[in-house]
Amino acid sequence: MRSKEEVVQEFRIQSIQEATMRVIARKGMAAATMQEIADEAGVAKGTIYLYFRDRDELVEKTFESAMSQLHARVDAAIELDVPFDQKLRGMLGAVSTFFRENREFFRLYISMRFPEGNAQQQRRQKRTCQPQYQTRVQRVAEELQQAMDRGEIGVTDPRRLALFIIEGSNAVIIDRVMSEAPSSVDDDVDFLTATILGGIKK
Amino acid sequence: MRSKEEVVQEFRIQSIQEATMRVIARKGMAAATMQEIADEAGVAKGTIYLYFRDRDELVEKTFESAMSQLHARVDAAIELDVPFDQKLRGMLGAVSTFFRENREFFRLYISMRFPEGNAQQQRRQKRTCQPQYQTRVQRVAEELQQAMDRGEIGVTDPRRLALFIIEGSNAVIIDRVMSEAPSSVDDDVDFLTATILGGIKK
DNA sequence: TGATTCACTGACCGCGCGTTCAGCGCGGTG
DNA sequence: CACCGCGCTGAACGCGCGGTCAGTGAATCA
Repeated sequence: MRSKEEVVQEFRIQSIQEATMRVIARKGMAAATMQEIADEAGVAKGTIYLYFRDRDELVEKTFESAMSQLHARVDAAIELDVPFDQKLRGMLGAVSTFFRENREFFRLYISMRFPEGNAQQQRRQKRTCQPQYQTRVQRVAEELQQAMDRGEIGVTDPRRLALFIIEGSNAVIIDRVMSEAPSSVDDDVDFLTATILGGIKK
Repeated sequence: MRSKEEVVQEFRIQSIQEATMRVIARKGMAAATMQEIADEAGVAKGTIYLYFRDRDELVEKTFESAMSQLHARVDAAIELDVPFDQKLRGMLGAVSTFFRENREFFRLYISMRFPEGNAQQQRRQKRTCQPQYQTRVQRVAEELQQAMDRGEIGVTDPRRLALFIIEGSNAVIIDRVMSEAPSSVDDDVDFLTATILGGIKK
């Protein structure tokens, strides 16, 4: 198996995963059927099973490959050696642009937060998907900790603060993405950085 | 139909709804079957259909009755004639205690944010459940607007701010409720009020 | 006490889903 | 040209679900 076959296979996998995201975005996680995903990808239902063991694996892999892109961008923004408020801006900008470019992903993102199904499925999802969130929360929490150590921000529980910032921002960003308003990324980022850093009290 | 029959009926409805919340909390929305809900409630599957037309109505009514309790508490806190920061504290406290007393509800709460299923089901859910969120966001946004008018807080888009506050807080509260940590309500409320009002910058 | 009602039951039905696999056609091979 | 290998197909299968309804028995009535 070299170049050509690999390229074709790569392409198949990618278009099936993209179809998966689109259908989940449209119908929701539970109502997204293999048939509709196959139709959306322009292949037969059986073809999907040549590349993914079962539905669970398809969803899991789809989630992971999109999520690792998000992580890569956020990490790139975080790793720059700049003052904290610029890091925050960078991070929020990365998340915001990512969700704008991958409108179909947010629905899958939300669905994977809490594992569904029988105990076995839940254990599996917990093993594979929860870490993706936990590492994101963890990375942000570490960054906050460092900023606290440097005296750039006040001292509190960094994990709790990370949760608050991530989910608060997500809500604002996703609300934008869901509505058809073609608003700018900068607009949201400005709002969020200002609110997070300075609070709302006059 | 008078007192006794009505009381029994009321009781049935309530225990079926509570069972619904527990099963959804355990298995997730999609994997919660009528059979398991019936078992959990200690009735036969058919009995549920004496009180609810179908699964959709069961879930919808269950959601609505829990949600109206949450609304009532938040409204009570908001309507007091006190300065804004006390209102904020009251609201966050109400949400926090509610989710602590109704641990099983949070999963249903999350599931209903985004409608699933075919176009018709989605339309129905949008009609019945989305307003519940929208009114909550709206109420908070109005309160923020008034605080802005009075000069208690800085001026921004109140709706966006409401979203940020509600979802950020929810994430912190739900994270606590999901873990087994028996932490105090006050702890979270203190953290959230301080962060929202004053921001994190030193 | 026999008749009547009615809330409740759970075996049953049909549907729609995920999953399978025998077969198809096409590009390469001798 | 006949043959083969193989990526792909989609009809078919079985299962598990939501929903049904004939039957049951306890409470009530006459």
